[in-house]
Amino acid sequence: MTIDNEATLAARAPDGYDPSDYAPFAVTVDLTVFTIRTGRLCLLLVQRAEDPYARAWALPGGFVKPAEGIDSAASRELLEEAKVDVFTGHLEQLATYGDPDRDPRMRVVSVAYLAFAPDLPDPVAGSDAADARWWAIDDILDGETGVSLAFDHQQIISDGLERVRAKLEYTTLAARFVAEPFTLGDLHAVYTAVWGMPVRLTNFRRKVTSTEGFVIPVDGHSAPGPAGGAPAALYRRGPANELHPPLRRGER
Amino acid sequence: MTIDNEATLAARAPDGYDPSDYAPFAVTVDLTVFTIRTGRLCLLLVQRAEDPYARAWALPGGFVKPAEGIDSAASRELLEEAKVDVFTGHLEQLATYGDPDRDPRMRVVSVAYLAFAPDLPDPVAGSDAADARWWAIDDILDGETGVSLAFDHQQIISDGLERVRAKLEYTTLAARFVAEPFTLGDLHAVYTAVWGMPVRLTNFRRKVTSTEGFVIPVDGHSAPGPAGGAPAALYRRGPANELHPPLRRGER
DNA sequence: CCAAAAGTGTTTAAGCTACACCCATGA
DNA sequence: TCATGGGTGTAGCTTAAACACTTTTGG
Repeated sequence: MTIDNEATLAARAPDGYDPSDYAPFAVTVDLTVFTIRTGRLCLLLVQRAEDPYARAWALPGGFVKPAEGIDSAASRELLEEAKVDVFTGHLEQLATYGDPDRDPRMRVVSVAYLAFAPDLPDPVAGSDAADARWWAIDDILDGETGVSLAFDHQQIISDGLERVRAKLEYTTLAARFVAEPFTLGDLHAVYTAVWGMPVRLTNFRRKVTSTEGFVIPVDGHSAPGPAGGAPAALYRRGPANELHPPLRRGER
Repeated sequence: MTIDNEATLAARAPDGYDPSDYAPFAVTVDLTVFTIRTGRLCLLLVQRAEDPYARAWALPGGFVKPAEGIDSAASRELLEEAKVDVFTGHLEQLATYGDPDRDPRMRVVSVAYLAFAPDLPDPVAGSDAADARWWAIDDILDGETGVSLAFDHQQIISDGLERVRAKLEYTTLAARFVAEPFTLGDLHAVYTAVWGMPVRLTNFRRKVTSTEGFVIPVDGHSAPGPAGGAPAALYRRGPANELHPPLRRGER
């Protein structure tokens, strides 16, 4: 085999790989971090300071470091950008995006992640960002609101959103959106925010409490809201991860 | 920003990216191609000819080419290695694996895909492979059969297997495992092979035929088996992709 | 007392399970 | 006529949907 001095990778590949077969790629992680704020499903975006896509909004993320695993890179970015650790929230791989022209500068493959977090304070813009803030998902997708998105991030967000919606059906991950302890009303608000509206509260309550390990009662009661109402029982997250049978969203 | 002459990527990055932030990666696709042969769930593996892991079995796959999208690379490999086109079978992203030490030679990020195919002829080994064949999934995972797997492919296979099993519950993808036209008995055999056994045939039939768009009756009847039995009605795949409510495997 | 939110009971419809039974074919 | 596989009918159970109703709090 021949050595191509122009490519670091080729110089490092000892055997079995023909350098003419491949080019080096940059690998990044992009995060779709979802949370609920004032009853709306929100996503964390950062505003780009530099070209390409200067002033456009983009998913938080960054390069995977040379000695770092991809999942580790994602949790690092999650902690840096949203101050969320993996234990209070939830982090999973979403999909990988690698069209040759998704970044005009060079060949970049991005591994997208999906993260859920309980309500968080406003983020601070990082060094390479002009701004950072939570956007309501409706405002992002409406197009009218003036959120212009960088790269293929519109596609990633749309895939992430569909995944969140689906995950609430057959997992207990909705509980990752609320801080402990929480009421069944809080949990119900997560479903209505993520799905858009329906979900009969009365049957929802029965479903949640009858699913072993979804929520665990804790002592005490919530304070009633400003307009009154009975104090609600408090719960924390249980050990169950799956929901059998699933909680269906009203779209059939 | 400075230019690092040792890295092709860095030399190409015009703005906004600091070359000290990242290293170049090789990007590959690996395929978990599943099919049913003689009533058993099988997976396509190739035997490696070169070190590392010479003589060990590995998932078919290869490098993503410089001007090629990742999904395109996967369909190209699927066609090359298994002679399956995306239209008769099914191809979707599984997950991305990128631990720093998963390949001892260099930093490789692999995007794994999941593919389903109807029964296929025996594969032929490619140029860089010593052998290629279908393995029953039980024999691969048993450990006793002597199938030693390269890289982290044991993990990828295990993730792929779990995904196939789950997908049969809530999608109509089982029909991608059978050639058209097929009988309900053929389809039932897919479920028992993938899940391990149960599935009540009598209720299974009702579920499949009552799900709008799962299967479409075609004219004609199958020839009975060697030991007799009635001729079975024939079907082709319908347009539906999802199964609501799902077909549960007996594990609750 | 009224509005708002928490929580319970009950009726009805739908879906799934299990099992019995009949039909068509080849040996 | 028997074994084998295809296919239907039906009773009974479990679950989910819909809606009525009670309780607790703040104004």
